[in-house]
Amino acid sequence: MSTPLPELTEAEWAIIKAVWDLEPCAAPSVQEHLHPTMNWTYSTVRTLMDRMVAKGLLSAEKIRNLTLYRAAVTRQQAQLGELRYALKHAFDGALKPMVETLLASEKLSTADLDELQSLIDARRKDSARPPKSKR
Amino acid sequence: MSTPLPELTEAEWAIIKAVWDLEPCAAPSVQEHLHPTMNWTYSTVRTLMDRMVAKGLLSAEKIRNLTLYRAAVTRQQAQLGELRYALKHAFDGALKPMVETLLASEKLSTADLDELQSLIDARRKDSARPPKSKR
DNA sequence: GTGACATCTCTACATCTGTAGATTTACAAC
DNA sequence: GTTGTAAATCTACAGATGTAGAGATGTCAC
Repeated sequence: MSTPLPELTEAEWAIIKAVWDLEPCAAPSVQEHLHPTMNWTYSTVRTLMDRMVAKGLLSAEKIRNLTLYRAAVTRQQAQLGELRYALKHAFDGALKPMVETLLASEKLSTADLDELQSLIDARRKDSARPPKSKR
Repeated sequence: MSTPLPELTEAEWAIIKAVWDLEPCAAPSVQEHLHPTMNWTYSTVRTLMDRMVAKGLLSAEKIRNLTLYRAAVTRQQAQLGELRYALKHAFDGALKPMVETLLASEKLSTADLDELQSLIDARRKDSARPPKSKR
């Protein structure tokens, strides 16, 4: 069992996205990268990143006086964590109402619907043929 | 623009679900209702509820020495708030990857897929016929 | 080795969140 | 009116989060 799926705060999302883009990377790069959007000082970014290391969201490797950071969770894991949180709390684990709400609330083009359609079709095929080597 | 969609913490989800079930209701009822699951004392529940009133998640009405609480956001709004948070941060607003991840990660029966299927079909019909009265 | 600059470390502080004890107040029953 | 009980108020505190300044340290260029 993997680490339980993570839940990220808004600030953490901003950081980890930058890290995904830049890794391996040092804190100053991340700060610069985010500066236009977030306007955070180096200290702020650094503090956030170190706390994220403590939480296991990032990993840090010290090279001379440089600290290189990397993401310790994949985008998939982080995304899933967020979805699970919503699914569990807002929808009591029921997937269908969740998708239903999603479909009802978002503006979708016919093309979007087609895409969703094919996702479902693909899924259907998958479960028809029991997966040989998965993961 | 309605109040921006709310984001609830885990504790707040527990409370508001109880309130949706019981409203209008007093804090002690909520405490009892949640006691089996959460094991919170009256003080805890009360503090949470009053903070939620301050945030506009609940409303309170004082009747003699009784405080009656009601939900100030609907289940829909709260659900949507959660979804939007995930959509915005984890998926940068892109719905399709979100649904994709959802479909990929959850165990779905063929029946589930059928239901999703019909949700999409329904949706498709909606957008096929150009809406007369637009909201 | 002296500066200039990059980077890091430490410390701080306000706010929010989870949790709850202690004290007071209101009411109902005798 | 005294007492018991339900409900409320007040206060507190630890940990998480957002935010950042001040000072220390390493490094390269002369």
